[in-house]
Amino acid sequence: MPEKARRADQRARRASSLSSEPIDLGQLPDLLGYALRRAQVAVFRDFLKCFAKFDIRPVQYGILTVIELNPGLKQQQVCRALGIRRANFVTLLDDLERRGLAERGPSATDQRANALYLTEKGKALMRQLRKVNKAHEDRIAASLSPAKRRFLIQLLDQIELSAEAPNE
Amino acid sequence: MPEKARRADQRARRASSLSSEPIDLGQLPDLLGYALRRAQVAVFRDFLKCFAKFDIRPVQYGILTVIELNPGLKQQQVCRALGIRRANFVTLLDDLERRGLAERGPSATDQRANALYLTEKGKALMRQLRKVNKAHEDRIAASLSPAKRRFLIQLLDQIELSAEAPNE
DNA sequence: TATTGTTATACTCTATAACTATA
DNA sequence: TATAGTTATAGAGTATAACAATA
Repeated sequence: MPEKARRADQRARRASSLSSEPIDLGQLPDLLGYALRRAQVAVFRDFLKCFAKFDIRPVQYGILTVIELNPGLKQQQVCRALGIRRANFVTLLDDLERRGLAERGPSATDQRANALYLTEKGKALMRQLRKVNKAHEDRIAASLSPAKRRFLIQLLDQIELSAEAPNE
Repeated sequence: MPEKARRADQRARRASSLSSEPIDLGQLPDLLGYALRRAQVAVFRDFLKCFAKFDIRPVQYGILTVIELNPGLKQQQVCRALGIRRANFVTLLDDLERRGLAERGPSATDQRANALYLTEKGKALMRQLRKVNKAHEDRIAASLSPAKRRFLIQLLDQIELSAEAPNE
């Protein structure tokens, strides 16, 4: 049945294409990385469309969420939690601060570190964003039962742990 | 049980961190986009490590596969099959051609188009890459039973179809 | 008019090295 | 010595606009 399902899937892809020629993707549709990549790109595309009028990207939503739930966190802690490099985080936070959504404050215990907080404007935006995210999440999970959706996330976590860990 | 599983997962993430403070990720671990992104990044990192000595990235493996299985295809057809923009494909193909792995030939039916083929060197490389890919795939799927792995891919395909389709 | 390949361009993501000021 | 934040930089992914040649 799995091989049969694969063929059916390939037929579906062909049918949705504008091309008249059938294109053989070989093993690609059976590879986890291929399926993961395509699904992730599709979901992010949907996310960007839903959040377009707020000019918020997935990584920004993640940062705002972590700062809101953990006020006073250091930049490095946010970076570790979300898998962002320290160097790349600076520009991301600069942007959120410039837009008046988040702010760097002094740390009580470490003069090198910044303590991060959401502004009132940032908290107000998050109340809106959570609703938008709910609509987005419901749409991309529309074809999945709640049980399947939870199972999918569980499988994805297993995959993440099986693969290689980053360096830093 | 799902809520319980989520908490256990968050504890696991904390334990693997170097930080002593527990960081609340809120709903993030329950979002498909978040889990998808993290899994995809981890899998690609593993892929890059496995293919490093061949200097092959996932998109290049996909292009070589499609050209090998469908000799004579036009650039636009490869682009549609793999979700690559025409403009971005030019540089990718330039590189493969410069390395002597693929080549642009004249199309018998359309003088605007290029017919794409693998060189003998490209075919020989693919014989090696398929073995490397098998090892890579086995590793990232090590924690999954064959049935779970197939089910995961099926769910990912559903997700892809539920999300928004691209413009072009 | 539409399509194919191409060039130019821009923005984001990912990554490394190196600097400064603190610890 | 090590860590926190920063700057500079580079490569890769993604995207749009516009052009010449051809359909």
